Amino acid sequence: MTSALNATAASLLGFLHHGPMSGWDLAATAETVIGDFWSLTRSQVYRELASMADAGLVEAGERGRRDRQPYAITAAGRAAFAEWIDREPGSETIRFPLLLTVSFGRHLPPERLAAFLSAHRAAHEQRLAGYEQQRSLAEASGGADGYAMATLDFGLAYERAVLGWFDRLPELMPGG
Amino acid sequence: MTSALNATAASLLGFLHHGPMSGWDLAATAETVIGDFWSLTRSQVYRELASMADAGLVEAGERGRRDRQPYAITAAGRAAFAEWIDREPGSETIRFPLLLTVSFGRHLPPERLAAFLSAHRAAHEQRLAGYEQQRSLAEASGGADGYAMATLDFGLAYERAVLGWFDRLPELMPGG
DNA sequence: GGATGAACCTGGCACAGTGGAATGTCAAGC
DNA sequence: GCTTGACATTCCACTGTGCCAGGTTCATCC
Repeated sequence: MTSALNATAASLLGFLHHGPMSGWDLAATAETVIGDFWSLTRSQVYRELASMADAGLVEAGERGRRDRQPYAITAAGRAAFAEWIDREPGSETIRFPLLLTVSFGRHLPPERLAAFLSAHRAAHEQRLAGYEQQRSLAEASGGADGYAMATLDFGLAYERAVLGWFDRLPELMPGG
Repeated sequence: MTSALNATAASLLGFLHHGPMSGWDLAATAETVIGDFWSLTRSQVYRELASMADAGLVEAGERGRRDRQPYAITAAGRAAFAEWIDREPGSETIRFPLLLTVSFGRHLPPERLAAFLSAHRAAHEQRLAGYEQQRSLAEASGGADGYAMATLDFGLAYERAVLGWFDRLPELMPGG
């Protein structure tokens, strides 16, 4: 009967374990905490909150400043979350437009493709630097959450793999 | 005016450069060629074909065996594809449910989490093996397409990074 | 040759997810 | 008081997903 929570809704419930939050705050929290491997938009947050409120998994509190509408998790919400996290997680999906471009690379002048690649490489370097800084901060502050470190380490490993791939590309591709 | 093709439609046009194909063939081709980094479903293929036919980017030919409906790319279609591939590709999105589970790992008994992790590790080993086999085949048959090798190499690098992450996890997580 | 079943091929439908536009609310500074 | 901009919510058009119904061809077995 607890109609199978989706991962986005479940994550919101996860964050609400820390106390009531508004849709805005939830969206911001999600962006920083799980945004690197689970994208969601504000629209989606509000929709999930509304439908979870209907289902009794969260409760809307009094509107505060600026129409801010806090939501609190209910007992039913905790139960639904517990049920969700106990289920086998599905496998990941990646959508990588740059690989499409590479895949159809024969239809593009090599310099153009090279320009795209170098722009993306720079962006990934940036992201790696960001992750490394996060890790330094976490290690310095000592109170490192192991679970957060695990996901952060995934980000590091991923970005390093991507950069390594960029570096091998010239040998793999025509016109390299 | 050529109303900004989406990546899925553009990919279909890309495949149609090789000659007329039916929706079925396009879906199958897409699955094997770009399926690892750009998912699409048959329904979507038929819908995009219909709308591209409306827009004059493809032309439906005579129905053949088994009601098979071939589509051919038109001059306008080639132009639209050229325009699409010349645009800066967006950045990738990853949706990784397992990382959500890890992220909320405190709400799960360690053995349960460990079980999920080992199941997923096995699946990734399988995928890596598959990619390695593909590469062997491509190298053996000699006629390796550089662009295809580049995307294949990405898959290899990604899976190796993921496996490495799995192996480091015990040191990173509580109860490891 | 008729029945059976499997693979092939197209399409419809309902619903979930996405991202950006539009709108509204409030605090702070000039 | 007026503007500016951050905060907060909602709407909408489009894209993506999964499931299913229906028709076609082919091989196989009796």
